[in-house]
Amino acid sequence: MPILYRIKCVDYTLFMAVPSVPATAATLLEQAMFAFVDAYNQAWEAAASEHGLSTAHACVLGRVETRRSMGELAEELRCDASNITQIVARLEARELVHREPNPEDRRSRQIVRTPSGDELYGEFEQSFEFPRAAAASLTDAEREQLTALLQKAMGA
Amino acid sequence: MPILYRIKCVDYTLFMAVPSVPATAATLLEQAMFAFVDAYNQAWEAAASEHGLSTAHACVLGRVETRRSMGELAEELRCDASNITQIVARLEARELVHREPNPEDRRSRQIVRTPSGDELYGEFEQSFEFPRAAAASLTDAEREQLTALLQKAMGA
DNA sequence: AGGATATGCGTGATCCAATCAAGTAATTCG
DNA sequence: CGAATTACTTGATTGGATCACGCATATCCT
Repeated sequence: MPILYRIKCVDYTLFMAVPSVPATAATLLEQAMFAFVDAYNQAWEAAASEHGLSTAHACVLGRVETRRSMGELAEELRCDASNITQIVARLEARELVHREPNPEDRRSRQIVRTPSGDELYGEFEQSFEFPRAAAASLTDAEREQLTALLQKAMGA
Repeated sequence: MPILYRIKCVDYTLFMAVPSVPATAATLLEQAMFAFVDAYNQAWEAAASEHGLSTAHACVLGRVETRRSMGELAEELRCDASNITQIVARLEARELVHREPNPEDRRSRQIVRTPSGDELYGEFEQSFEFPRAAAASLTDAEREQLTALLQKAMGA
């Protein structure tokens, strides 16, 4: 199973301000969390745009590494199906994906990446170095710690 | 100084897929990082929309807790100045912010929140619980660890 | 001082993403 | 078979983002 990166509108670069408060352990952590999320979002967006992809296009292109229907895409990406129609149409116009009929349900379409879509997406992935670089800058023990702490922080 | 949350287009909810790889410590960490960033982005967006704010509006509203010029906003939010013009105009129409002349430079405008902008933004902040909740679910020692690990992972 | 240049902001055009309402075709259910 | 449901598309509309351009004000330079 692929890891699925969420990008809901990472086109923006706007910010939210949180009031200044004394630098307790909790608020220092909140600052660090924001800085991390921000860096991650920015890296993701930059990698997409380097390859002429909008964040939306990069998301869809990533999803269709394995064959998917429009409806699956819409559900996974939490957006309206007609939005997917539009995005897939643009990707198809660039010959990055292909819309195939589904023999088992003729209402449905199977979306797959074309070879050139594979290639472009591969390059895009290469240039999205942030998570790899982040992991690489830690020791093995630290990686395990960070993984556990992130999960605990999310309430997992 | 406030913490400034980046939101560049957190309107989207699309995803990027990363190829499946053996579950090494590094890739488990990459999954956890993504899950965390995703949860953070989603929470941020949900909090904004609960209060009738787009992510863009919430960002700007947050920034103008202290008086700011259009140009400062554009720079901080890494977007075109004319985008700020548009967003501030909408916030002003809702009487959440106010555009004041700058006596020291008559080309420039000072943007400030109105009382009702303060109120709305306060409520919004309350409902953006994610970072607080995340911090709260850890012990003091874990908070310090996580802060340090995030900083190290970012290469700080 | 006074003209060239730079700065701060606004306007209009255009594009993309997102949603909604409505429609078509195919499937499923009774 | 007919009604309801599902899968997707189309068209309209909104908002965010950028760009090209323009206006007013400031600054810089002899």
